[in-house]
Amino acid sequence: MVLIAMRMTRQRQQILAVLAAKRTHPSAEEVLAEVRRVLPRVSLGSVYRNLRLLREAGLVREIVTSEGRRYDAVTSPHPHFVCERCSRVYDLAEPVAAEALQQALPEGFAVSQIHLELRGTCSECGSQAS
Amino acid sequence: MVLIAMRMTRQRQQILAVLAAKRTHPSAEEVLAEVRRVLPRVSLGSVYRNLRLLREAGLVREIVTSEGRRYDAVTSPHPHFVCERCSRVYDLAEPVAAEALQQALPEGFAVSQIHLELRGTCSECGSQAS
DNA sequence: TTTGATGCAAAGTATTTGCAATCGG
DNA sequence: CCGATTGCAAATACTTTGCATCAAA
Repeated sequence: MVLIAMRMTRQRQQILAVLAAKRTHPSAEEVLAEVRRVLPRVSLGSVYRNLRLLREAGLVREIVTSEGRRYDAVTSPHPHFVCERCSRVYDLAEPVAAEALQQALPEGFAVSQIHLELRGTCSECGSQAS
Repeated sequence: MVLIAMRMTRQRQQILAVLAAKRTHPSAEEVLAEVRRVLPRVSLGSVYRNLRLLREAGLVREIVTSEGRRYDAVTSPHPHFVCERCSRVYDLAEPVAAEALQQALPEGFAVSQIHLELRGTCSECGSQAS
């Protein structure tokens, strides 16, 4: 268990609330917009600072996609689906045998995280070609 | 088969040569440095332009990691291992059943690409904790 | 009260783009 | 030749940081 000295400011509280409520994996800008509905004076800098701190504390997960960085209230490790049309990020159930992947690695490699990202077209956008 | 009108300029040729030779998944800056050993006047803009065009033509693969974008001469789809200490990107053999993952998706989702990225510590960096 | 956190603006990175000159086919 | 491509520099993101002020505990 890791203890981190962190004041529960209203900004931080609200950022966590936004991530817990929105399950759409918002970008930093989107988090800012949501937080500002409650705390209109919040700055983008504070959002970035807090997202970083919360990530380092393990309370938030950062997902790097071709569309930029997205944030997720951490629940359990799970893969994502990124829609190439609307850029939405969906959570998927965990179909990957993490242990099997570890087995597949060469000697001397240790896995700490697995990022599985599927890309394609989501059901909202229709699965037909453009 | 997709045909793309693309002149084989010396810059483009050299970028492809660099990616084919270096199997270390260089960043755009690293590609620039390598290309300049042969063509000293190449600009960073041209490297970015070409990497994008070559990616769109399917000749180059772009890998987005927390450490930034890396480029790979496309061979076959394969997962990567990113070392969290030295940032090296390794190719892994394909242990993932792509079809199985497609099966696991909800109705209406179509997969076009799979990005599997393992993160951890590589054998060069030793697998002990820091 | 103490010190971490904030808002703001400026500074960094990373990537893209406008344009006249150049070069490949 | 003609138009795609280049080098260069300026323009855009996107993210981090310095600093005086503010507020959580």
